[in-house]
Amino acid sequence: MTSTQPFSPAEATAWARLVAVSELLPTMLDAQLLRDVELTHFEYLVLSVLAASPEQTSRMTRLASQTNATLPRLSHVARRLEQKGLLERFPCPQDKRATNARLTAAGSAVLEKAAPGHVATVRSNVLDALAPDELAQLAAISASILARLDPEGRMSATQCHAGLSEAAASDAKTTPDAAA
Amino acid sequence: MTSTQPFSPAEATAWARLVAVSELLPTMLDAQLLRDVELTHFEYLVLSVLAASPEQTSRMTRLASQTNATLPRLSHVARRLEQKGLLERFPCPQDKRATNARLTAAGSAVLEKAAPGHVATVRSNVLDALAPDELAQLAAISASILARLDPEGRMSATQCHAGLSEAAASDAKTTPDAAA
DNA sequence: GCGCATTGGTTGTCATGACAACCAATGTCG
DNA sequence: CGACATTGGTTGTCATGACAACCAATGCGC
Repeated sequence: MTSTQPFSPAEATAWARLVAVSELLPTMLDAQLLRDVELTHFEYLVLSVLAASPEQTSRMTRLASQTNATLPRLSHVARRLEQKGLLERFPCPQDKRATNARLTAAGSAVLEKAAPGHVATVRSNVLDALAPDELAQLAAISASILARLDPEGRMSATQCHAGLSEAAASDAKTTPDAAA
Repeated sequence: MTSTQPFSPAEATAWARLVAVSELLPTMLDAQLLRDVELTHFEYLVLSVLAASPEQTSRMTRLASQTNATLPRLSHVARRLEQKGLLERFPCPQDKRATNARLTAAGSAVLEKAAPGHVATVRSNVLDALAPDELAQLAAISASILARLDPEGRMSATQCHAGLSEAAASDAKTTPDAAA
């Protein structure tokens, strides 16, 4: 059973640093993207995931999972992005309860414009700081923590970061979730 | 020089998981503390750092550094905590520009009440998921990333997490920062 | 084919974070 | 000692996240 005893020095150190990282990292990501393309990191993530989806389209619920977000949060953000013309929403033909979100041409353009700066920021602030074996350790450790934070795996953090890995931005010409 | 080429699969995986963790972790911490003691994780951190400070007192600027926060942010939070009676602010005698924040008895009480649940949450969601060597890896990796995110080391994340490690909550009877 | 629980989304309200503007006190240079 | 830059904090404004309430569509039981 989990104890409530104070942390050991090793635990306290690791925990304090992790807290600091998860405080500073989102701030830095938001700052860079807001400065360069007036987009939140979360908004950027939403667009990225869409870009890597079949037909650049995804249902709100699935999109929420893939971006580690709640549905209300995604709904608000989708409205803003829609007002900016970066994505469009339309009812899902197969399930009239559902809504599909699709990336627009303008959205693709913004994404292309934003990607280099974002990637550079991530590299210079995070990836470049790590040796190859540390990269693997980070992936493993994060996976273990995620298994606790999200036992059901609702948040598909296990998957690749859409639009950012080499494989993305290519084909993918199957139907969206018509079969769902 | 940092490249803007897309991430390799290994990079994309590690990055996606880190993003997911830094999205989900703060949410979980806030949820638990708000539910149990009506405190934000950041508020809890502020009180914890104060508890471990000499005379349970610290200057606003230093407190901001120790909690990875900007001064305006701390200022707002300090006001709220003061209204709740958990801390008090008073002008620093040595430097009339400066303000000292001091933990009140009520603040100590809340902290004591909150600590077990918070520690248990951190253990069950994070620390328990890691093997001893992973704990050390996490500390090292986080330190490397922090060195990039905060080159000047303004945020004292290197230090122990006040009030949570065994050493804290004890003596510390030197004067605050009178000598500063 | 009529209730009722469930799923899928949206909206409203409130609290919080970022950023800029501002004020007060200090130090410094001539 | 008088202008100016710097340090230390606070306040105002605006955008964003959490949570609860709500509505629409579906499916299930009988």
